[in-house]
Amino acid sequence: MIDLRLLREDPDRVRASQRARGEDVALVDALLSADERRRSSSTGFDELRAEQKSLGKLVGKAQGEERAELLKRAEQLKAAVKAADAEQHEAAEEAQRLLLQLGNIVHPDVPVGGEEDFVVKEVVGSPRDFAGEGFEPRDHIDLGELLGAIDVDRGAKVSGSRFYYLTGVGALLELALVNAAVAQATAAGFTPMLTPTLVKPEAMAGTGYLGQVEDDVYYLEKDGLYLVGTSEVPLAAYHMDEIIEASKLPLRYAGFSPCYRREAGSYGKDTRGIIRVHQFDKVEMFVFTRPEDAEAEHARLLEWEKQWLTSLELPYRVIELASGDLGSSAARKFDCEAWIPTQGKYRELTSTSNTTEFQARRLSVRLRDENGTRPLATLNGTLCAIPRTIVAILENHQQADGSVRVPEVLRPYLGGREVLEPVAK
RNA sequence: GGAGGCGUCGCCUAGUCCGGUCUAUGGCGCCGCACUGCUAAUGCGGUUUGGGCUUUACCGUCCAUCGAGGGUUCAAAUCCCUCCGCCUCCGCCA
Repeated sequence: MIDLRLLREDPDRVRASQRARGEDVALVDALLSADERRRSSSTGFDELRAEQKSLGKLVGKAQGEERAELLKRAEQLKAAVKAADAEQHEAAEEAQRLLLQLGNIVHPDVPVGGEEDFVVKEVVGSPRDFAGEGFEPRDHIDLGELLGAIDVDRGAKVSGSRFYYLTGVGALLELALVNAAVAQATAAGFTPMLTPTLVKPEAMAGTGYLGQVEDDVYYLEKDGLYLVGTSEVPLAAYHMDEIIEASKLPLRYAGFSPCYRREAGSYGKDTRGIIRVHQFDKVEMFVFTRPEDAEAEHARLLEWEKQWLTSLELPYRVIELASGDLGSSAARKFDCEAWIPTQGKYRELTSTSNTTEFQARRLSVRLRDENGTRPLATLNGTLCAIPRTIVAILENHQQADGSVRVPEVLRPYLGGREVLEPVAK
């Protein structure tokens, strides 16, 4: 959520942000009047309550007739205080309800527009010329089958569409990727974390995933728990309701966990293979920092993502997403997209968002410095989303005979193996 | 799943039986000041969090906050109910 004070002082800025997101601008005025009501009802309650308290003290001391007189007055106050309290609660809840619907303030440099209006910031490496090398590249499904690495048929048999097994070298490849990614993160000063994947509604809502993307979230009704779509959720909520000494910041965590996504509304998209699946593992970077350091940290997260993709020897590009494609928590977002040869296009592999104080306000995570307490900033970035990374590695590093060259960074984690060879059927 | 115990403003803790003097006690830690060759010790003061008003800083002031939410009462840390968390024991499972 944003700061109500900002809304009061500069509502035009909030309106402009909502407009850029393609979201409801009228919400701003509804919120302004709800806030007005909240403050006046709070004042009303405070005054009545103060009177009740001082009267109560007099009652305690008074005797006889004086006491009876005071009791009569106090009795009348009782109802008024109760009504004012109810009004105050209602007004506060209404303001809060509206406030939670408001997206984060879009960063001024973000290109305005929808999904197609992203800006390419950088292109790293170049796609291989398979025609020049004299063979037609196989897609990751064919390669996965040849290598005995991916089994989508049995994934569908056991769990349904968009599920899969990683088998043999496929399973080893995931473990190697996870180890290499965690090693990079640890070297950069991140604390490795294994997180819960079932979380309470507060954690889910606090991170901003119960708004327009709620349909994409698995929910266990019997237990009132949500399955997380990313370890960003348990990492963000890790410090929920805490005040952190500013001297301890930044706190950098590298979470590894399964991620669950219903992929509602994506019927027909990426139905083949493991590009878009209901369950996958991911190494995620998450940072708590001072608001004034957030932009620099965002740049660092992007650099770590680039370092990772470069070490995997993949051709990729960096794009900045447009305002309409940000998601409610993000003020600004960059994606790294790797080249997928058989699709002839770049596909998202990693994504990093600056969520400024938006999540911290919702989760009540604050910092304390010499000037007191205030919300801090949170940021997140993918280090390695396993299935898509496997797709990119198999397709980009394949050789004419169906074998796949192992990028050097992974070899220590694959027993020194330099090539993944097709297995006999 | 069953039984019992506990939850107080960073940590520990008094208060809860018997409602008003709680504007929540004391210690530790921390911050400031004083004193002091240095350090230490000592003394004095401060130290939950959130919201409102005062210009949104300072200062001041009011309200809320004793795990959370309801209730009883003129008045609740204190009495009643529901829920949550932690601990112990029993059962079941690993």
